[in-house]
Formats: sequence, structure tokens, C-alpha cells
Amino acid sequence: MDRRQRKTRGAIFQAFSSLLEMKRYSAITVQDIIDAADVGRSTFYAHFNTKEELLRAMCDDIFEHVFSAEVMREPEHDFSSADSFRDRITHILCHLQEKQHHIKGIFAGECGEIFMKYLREYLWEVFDRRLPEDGEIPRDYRLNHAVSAFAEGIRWWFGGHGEYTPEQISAFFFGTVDC
Amino acid sequence: MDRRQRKTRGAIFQAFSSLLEMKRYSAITVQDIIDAADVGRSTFYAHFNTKEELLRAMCDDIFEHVFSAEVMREPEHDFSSADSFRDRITHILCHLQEKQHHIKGIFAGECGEIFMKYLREYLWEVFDRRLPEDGEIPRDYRLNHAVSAFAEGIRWWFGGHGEYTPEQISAFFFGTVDC
DNA sequence: CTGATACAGAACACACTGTTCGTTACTTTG
DNA sequence: CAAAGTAACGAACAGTGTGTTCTGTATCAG
Repeated sequence: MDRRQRKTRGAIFQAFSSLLEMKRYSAITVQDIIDAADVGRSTFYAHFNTKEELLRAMCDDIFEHVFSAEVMREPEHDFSSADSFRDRITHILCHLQEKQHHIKGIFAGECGEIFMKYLREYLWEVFDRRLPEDGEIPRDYRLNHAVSAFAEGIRWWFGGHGEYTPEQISAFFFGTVDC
Repeated sequence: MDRRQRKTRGAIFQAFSSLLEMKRYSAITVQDIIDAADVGRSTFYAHFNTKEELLRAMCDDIFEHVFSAEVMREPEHDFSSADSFRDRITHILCHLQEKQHHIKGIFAGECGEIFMKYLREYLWEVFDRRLPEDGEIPRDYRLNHAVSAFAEGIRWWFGGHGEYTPEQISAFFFGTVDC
């Protein structure tokens, strides 16, 4: 990738991210972004067709970092042991914490929902490998339950409870849900 | 309230609701709504200052129906018995099912998030009265956990699992979470 | 050095928003 | 039943944001 492209892309991400901490998503205009990023209008549209696409790209960027090493690079990992599963979960939380600065703005506003949606998709995969078959309750329901509780736990964490460590959040989760 | 007002308001709600089943929220314009509702432009703005306000009004409408009899009219109800709490939850599910037709469109798209946000606010109150004090895990976390799991359970229900009865959903929930 | 590629910036057509106002139709009150 | 009040209509309007196009300039890779 061209150095100019990286630079521009980074500037836009940075601008958008900090704008999100001040304004709600729908109140942010493309003009705001290109002003803050200090790039030309046509340049923005050369990178992203729409504001929404930019948001999606930012989410992908984050999740690539958070999940790549954890899940993608070891697709054969079985999560058979409860301990190893718990480790994975804690790792995910650690990586999210690293990206804290980028994520906070996204979580704050209405686009937090979009972020959550993507997050849930990734988490679904992770939990899908772990959740046991048994029970009268539909597996689908239980999977949804676990993913929802964990994802919303993360949102809770970022939304004013940053004092806890990833290990603690992990402990809270496993103390409340049975996996 | 004037009959004309009611009629207009109803027509707009109806139009918006059915539009939501075909299009995503942000793709729906005020023009679309007034065309579908067959009302004048100025009339729309006499009722709602913005599309967002319309959505909020619709949500309020629904929740007033779902929660009024359950919670508001008996604010002193204590939920002390596990059974009565479970009954309340089931009642809420029943009332949601009644409003199914109006809710489906809202749930579908991105504005489902707004609906969920309101839903969570109401549920928070309900669960707040029930959740015990004890435990090492912060009460706040556990409350968030229960509310999230239940709310997302409802979304799951409306999102293609309508074959289950309110009683079953209730059973699924209480079989997964400990309240 | 050179061709390719990215950026700047201005101009543009287009779409949607939210407001205003004069007119018509309906509803309530006296 | 009439009169006053209120809501709806619909056209016109300015304002704002979108996404595209184009020309010229700067930067990159080989």
C-alpha cells in the first residue's frame, strides 16, 4: 500500500475517531471529517464511498487486531478445555483494552450499535465452538444469550467502568454465565 | 385529542411501520413517509419535529402499552416472590407479542437499536427491584447482564423464532440466568 | 528519469430538510 | 346552527449535505 494512502487513511481514521468523542455519529458530516483530517473532498471519496463505509472499515481494522491472533490464526483450536477457553476470552479483552482509545468514541454514540453488531458476529464464532449441545433450551438461544451477555458486558466495561482489569471482567462473566 | 390529529398520527405510524419492513431506517426519507401516509408535508412537521422524534414516539407508544399495566400502575409491587417475578416477565412478553405487528419493522433495521435502548431502560427498572444484593460480582454488572440477556432474547424471538410462546421464552430465560 | 498514481480544490447537480403562508376542511363551543 | 378555533393541505423556499467530475500538482515505484 502506498505511503500516501496509508497516511490519508490514518488521518481520516484519527479524525473520525476523535470527532466521535464529541459528536453523535449522524451529526458528523463528511465535511467535518475532511476538515479535521485535512484532506481533500475527492480524496475522502477515493477511499470510502460513504461515511458508513468508513465506520465499517474502522471496525474491521479494530477486529482484525483483536481477533486475528486469537481466532483466525488458529482455526483448528478446539476450546475443549474450560481453562483454555477462559484464556481466549481474557485475551480478547486484553486486546480490546489496547485499542481502548480508538474504541471509546465508537462505543459512545449511536454507531456503538454497529460496532456491537460486528463484535457479536466475531463472538458468535468463538462461542459456537465452545457451547455444549445438551439441554432443553435451544442451543441457538443459549448461544445468543452468551454472546449478548458478553458483548454487553464489554460495553458496560467501556462505558464508565474502566477501572476493572480484563481478568476481572472475565471473572465477572464466567461467574454469571455457565459455559 | 382531535379526531383529525389521531387519524393523521395513526396514518403516519402505520406508514412508517410498514416502510421499516421494506427499507432501512436511514434510507427512509420524510418524503417517503408523507407519501405513504398520504398527508401534507407541513402536517408531518406539525406532529413531529424530526424523523427521529417519530421513531421515539412510536417506541413510547408501544412501551406505554407493554409496561403500563405491568409496572407503572403497580409501582409498589415488590417482586419478592420468584414466581410473581416470573409472571411479570411472562406478561411483558405477552404484551410484546400483541404488538408484534408494529414491532417487527422496528426491530428489523438499524433503529432496532433505538428500540432496544428504550426497552433496556424499562427492563432495568423491572430487574432492579428483583436482583439480590449478594455476591462478589458488582451488582451493576449483574443487572446489566440480566437486562442484556433478556432484551437480546426478545430480539432473538422476534428475529425469526416466533414459533415459541411467551411462556417458552420465559422458561428459556429463567433456565439460563439465575434471578 | 518516467510513467503511474494519489492528492487538492473548486465547481456542480442533486436530494432531503425544515419552515412559511394562504387556503380549505373539519370540530367544538356557545 | 352559526361562529370561532384548529388541523390539514400544498406549494414554494432557503439552507445544508452528498457524491461526482475535472484540472492541475505532488509523490511514489521501477
